[in-house]
Amino acid sequence: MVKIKDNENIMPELPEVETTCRGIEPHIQGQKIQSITVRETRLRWPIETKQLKKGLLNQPVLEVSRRAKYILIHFPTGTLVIHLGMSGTLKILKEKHPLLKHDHVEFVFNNGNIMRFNDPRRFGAVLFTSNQDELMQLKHLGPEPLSRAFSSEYLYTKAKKHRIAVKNFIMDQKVVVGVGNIYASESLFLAKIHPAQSANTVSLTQFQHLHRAILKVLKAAIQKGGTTLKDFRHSDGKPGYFSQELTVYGNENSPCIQCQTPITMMTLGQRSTYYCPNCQKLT
DNA sequence: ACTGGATCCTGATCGC
DNA sequence: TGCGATCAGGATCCAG
Repeated sequence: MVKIKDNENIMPELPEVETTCRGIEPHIQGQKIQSITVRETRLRWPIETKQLKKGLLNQPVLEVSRRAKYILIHFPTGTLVIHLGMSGTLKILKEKHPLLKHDHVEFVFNNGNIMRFNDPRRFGAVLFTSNQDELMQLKHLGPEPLSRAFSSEYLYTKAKKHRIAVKNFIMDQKVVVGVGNIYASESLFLAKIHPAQSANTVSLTQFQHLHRAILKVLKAAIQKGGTTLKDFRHSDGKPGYFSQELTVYGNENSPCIQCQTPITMMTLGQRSTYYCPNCQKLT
């Protein structure tokens, strides 16, 4: 049984990133970066400290947005791109606090606010680009799940070329962004599709169910983040899901909420995958 | 053109 | 009690 502690140690999936964006924006918008301190450069990609300072010092934040699971902080000179990876957090402090272990990067704004990036596993990233459209990490991403470009027809057409398991298919960032391991299992359960079914054998009807399920799961989680958003100030922002709301993920051997059949765990693409063998049959 | 596997990392947990 | 082994996961990279 995988344990996901309520409201802590949250793995950032798209809704968590969305909540972080909304949480930090009001504290930094319009503010200029006064100083940047990089204490650890070894993240997913090495931090280029000089480039970061050259591009960002004394520049005002225009706005904060999100693309896939990347947080985009826009400046007149370019974009600060932050990925939380597996274990990253981005927090706003109103005053100086003692440094925590894994506080790798710190931005100080001219209103005194401090933005700290903390990431124990260092799967995250902090990048600066003067041209967002050219950034390798953003260039080949698929559509946003909450955009019109993401539809059942799109999935059906795209899947024709792919024989991989449908779960791996929807987790592929070139297919659609922001569907992580947890929400992939949850969505497939809602859509009653076996996670190992080959993507190219999934019918249009099944993709309609899956499309609807992904939206439902993501929107519910974003709303949940939204409800904790009012508490997102200083360092106490802890948006996220609660383990009791996950219907299959982490629930191996627990009865399916639909039919009481024990939930099964299998490995797909090196990732743990949970499903109900009765509700989700190969077709 | 696709696909599966290796890879980065630390903290929590487990077995001895 | 303490230690080493194992596992978890996002997303890219690479070989077949």
